[in-house]
Amino acid sequence: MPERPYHHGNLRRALLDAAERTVRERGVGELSLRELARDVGVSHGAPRRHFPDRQALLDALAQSGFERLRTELRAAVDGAGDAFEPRLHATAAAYIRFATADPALLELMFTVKHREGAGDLQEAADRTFAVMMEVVVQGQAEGHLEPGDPERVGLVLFATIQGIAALLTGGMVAPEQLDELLSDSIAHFLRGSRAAA
Amino acid sequence: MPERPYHHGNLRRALLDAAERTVRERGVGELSLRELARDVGVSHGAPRRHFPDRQALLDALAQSGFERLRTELRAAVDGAGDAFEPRLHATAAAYIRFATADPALLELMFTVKHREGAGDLQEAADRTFAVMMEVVVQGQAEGHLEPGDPERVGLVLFATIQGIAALLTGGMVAPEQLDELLSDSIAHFLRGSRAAA
DNA sequence: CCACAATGTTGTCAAGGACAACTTCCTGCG
DNA sequence: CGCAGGAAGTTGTCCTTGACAACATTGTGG
Repeated sequence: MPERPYHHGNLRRALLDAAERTVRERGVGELSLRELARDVGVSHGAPRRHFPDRQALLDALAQSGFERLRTELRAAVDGAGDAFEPRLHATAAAYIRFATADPALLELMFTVKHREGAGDLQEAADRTFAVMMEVVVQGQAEGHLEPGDPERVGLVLFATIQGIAALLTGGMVAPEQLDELLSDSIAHFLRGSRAAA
Repeated sequence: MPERPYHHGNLRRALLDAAERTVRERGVGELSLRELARDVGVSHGAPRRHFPDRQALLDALAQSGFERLRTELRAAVDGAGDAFEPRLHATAAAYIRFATADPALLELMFTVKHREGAGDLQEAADRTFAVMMEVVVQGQAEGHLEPGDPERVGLVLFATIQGIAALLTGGMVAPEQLDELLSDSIAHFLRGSRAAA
């Protein structure tokens, strides 16, 4: 039962977890590799084996963020029955839940995604948004949404959802108002879609 | 004609301008007080007279960002004639123009706004959004938007606009697609509103 | 069982933020 | 005037951090 084995076992994961926590609580700007190393009980040079530099850590953080978001969206879709509207609502709510629980992480995910050489990240992001697109396609198939390129319809929807999240994390809307705003927005969106369909 | 007068004249403004430039080109994370001082031709201790610490500089940047955004929105509204729809379109476009020309600044503005002790910032933000609310109120008065609390209607609208901006700066939408997406979204929004009005 | 790769550690450098002591300039007031 | 006091800048220092290199430890496949 070594008090501190030379090899940590899974330092990479431990660093990412600690980093995610710091980002959530104090923002990306406060993230320090050395402090992370201290938190995890390892020397200041150790993280370098897993993340060549700070940016690499941030990239990995974004990557794991997309993966987590994807599984949460997946769970929301799958847990909301087969009907379109409940699914749409559940998916939007799940996205917003993630966005408000971890605003700095989401921001990081977007910031980092469209840097060049972020192929892996782009893929992870695509896989994530594919979950939302499924719902859009279903909506079109069932005639709740206007037909045509799902991308185009999806963007309008996604803009709305992302915007709601931004209002929340920007403090322009109190969490208590969320349900109302989300329902308003979805109803609004569907009215706009049906009129065109 | 002093080559370098001891007193700069308007160091505060100069620092803010240089900072805004750096933020635009390299992001908030890259902003260094010392580098700023060098850029402006002043010693590393000088900025402290105007900004006690880095955060104070960021706060001031956000503040001046809100002021600039407000004048741009104002100009858009005033320059778009009296009819509601063109006004709405012009306002949204102006917001999005700002958001995409200076994504990091906008992000900073929102991040910093809902920190405690940001009363001044909150006010500046309110003044900015008041411009958009004017347009909403007009839309309601003329029957283009559903009646009721303008805040509530405005939020749905603003969420959409902010969301479009997020999609652009997140690289999910190419600038060429902007016009189409914006028109789609506004049309969509108005259809949803009229159906309820 | 041992060479080699993977993982950690220690030491160092340069850069930046915060702070204090000191200097230069300007302004108002006698 | 002229000079006291404050505003604006400068210099020097401390501490933290990111990046890097040289070295130490461990675990593993031949």
